[in-house]
Amino acid sequence: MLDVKFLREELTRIKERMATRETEIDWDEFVYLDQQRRDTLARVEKLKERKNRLSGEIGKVKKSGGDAIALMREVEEVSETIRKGEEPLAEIEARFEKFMLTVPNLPEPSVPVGRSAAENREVRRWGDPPQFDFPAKNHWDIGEELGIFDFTRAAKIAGARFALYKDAGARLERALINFMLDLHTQKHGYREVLPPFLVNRDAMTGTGQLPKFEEDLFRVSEPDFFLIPTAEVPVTNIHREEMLERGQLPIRYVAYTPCFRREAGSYGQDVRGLIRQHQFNKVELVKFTEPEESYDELEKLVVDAETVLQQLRLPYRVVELCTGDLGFAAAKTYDLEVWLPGQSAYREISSCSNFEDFQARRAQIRYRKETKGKPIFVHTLNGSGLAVGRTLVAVLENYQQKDGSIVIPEVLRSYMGGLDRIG
RNA sequence: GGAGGGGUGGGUGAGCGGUUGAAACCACCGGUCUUGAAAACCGGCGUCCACUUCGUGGACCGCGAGUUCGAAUCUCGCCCCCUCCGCCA
Repeated sequence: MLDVKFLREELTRIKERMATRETEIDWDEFVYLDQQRRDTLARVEKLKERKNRLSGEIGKVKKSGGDAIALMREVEEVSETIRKGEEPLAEIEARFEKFMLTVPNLPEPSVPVGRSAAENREVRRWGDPPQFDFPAKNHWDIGEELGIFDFTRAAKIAGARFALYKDAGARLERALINFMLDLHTQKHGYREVLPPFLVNRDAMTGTGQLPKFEEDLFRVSEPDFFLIPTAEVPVTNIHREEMLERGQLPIRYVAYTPCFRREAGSYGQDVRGLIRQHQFNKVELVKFTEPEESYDELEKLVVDAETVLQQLRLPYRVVELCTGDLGFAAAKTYDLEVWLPGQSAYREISSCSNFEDFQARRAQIRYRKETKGKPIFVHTLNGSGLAVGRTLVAVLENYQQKDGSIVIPEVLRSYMGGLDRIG
């Protein structure tokens, strides 16, 4: 959520920048509701002042044994007027809040203007795509041949876009999770947390998935819960409605969780293999920082995620998202794209964003800079470190051998019981 | 699932129909004292919103309704926490 006062004061400038996101926003609605809300509020508050004053007088009169019947009748009338004014006020405030919750974050000034992913800006590349003296296979063929995936049975158990990993495949996924968690906790200074995988409506609203993107989520009714689409949701909400202590920042968490997404509207895409699943594993990095530090922390966050790929010796590139491709809550985002020989393409494996105070304002996460100072909203950031299923895909495709076997990256061998090859 | 207890400001915790936005203590900030520090003493210290020049007003004591001229205090519903019993990974 944006700051209402900021929005009011800088409306022209914000409108212009927001237009580069390629989304329609009804700014007339904002101006109307904002004005309407303030007018009505001022009127109702004046009446309440009168009512409070009269009630106080009644108290005094009664205490001194007087007759307050006339005063009481007067208050009755004022109360009636207040009731009549509060009805439209509540309606306007509800509409206003709804509006504010559906306005996306403002792109940070350095974010390049562009209409779609095609206009994202490549920042840097690392590693060279492997040269094979045989035709590179895609991961689902590799996996089926090695007997480590079983998509047919996964479909029987659950449906399309679910996976069943077996034997060395299951172990490799687990090895990747442990490797990532160990790296981030031991080398990068993150605290490991294991959060709930189901969350309530307030948590989803706090990070920005609700109210706008309910159709992307799996929902459990009775009681009302949502399956998390990313650990960002439960982990960012750890500090919802909290006043953080001075000197506590920055806070860095790493969490492994499964993630659940409806993937509505992606019917034609990535129908085969592990790339796009309803359920996948992810190791997520989440930070809470002071506003001045957040962009430095974003750069470090990207490097932390890159380190995973470098240690696995997987070629990748870093891309800066343009305004048109930016997520709803993000002010700035870098994507990491790993090279997939089976597709001869770079594919997203991590997304690292600074949300500035957008989520903190929704979730009421604040701290005091000075002991006497006003509370201020923290900045929140998060990034995949990494998407585990896609990392496994990248390992299979980049480490495939002519004979159909897979060499296990060195850093994973201790997590695989010393195994150095599958197949 | 059954029975009971409880949710108050940054923290502990009083208040249980009328200047109570809320005692007291801790923490924190300013001052006195001191060579300096500590201790002691004095003073200050919630958040959000609206209108505004200092300021004025409104709202907030888990959340939401209600009773009342007036609710942190009474009533109802919901959520959460704790204790005991039952069931259970």
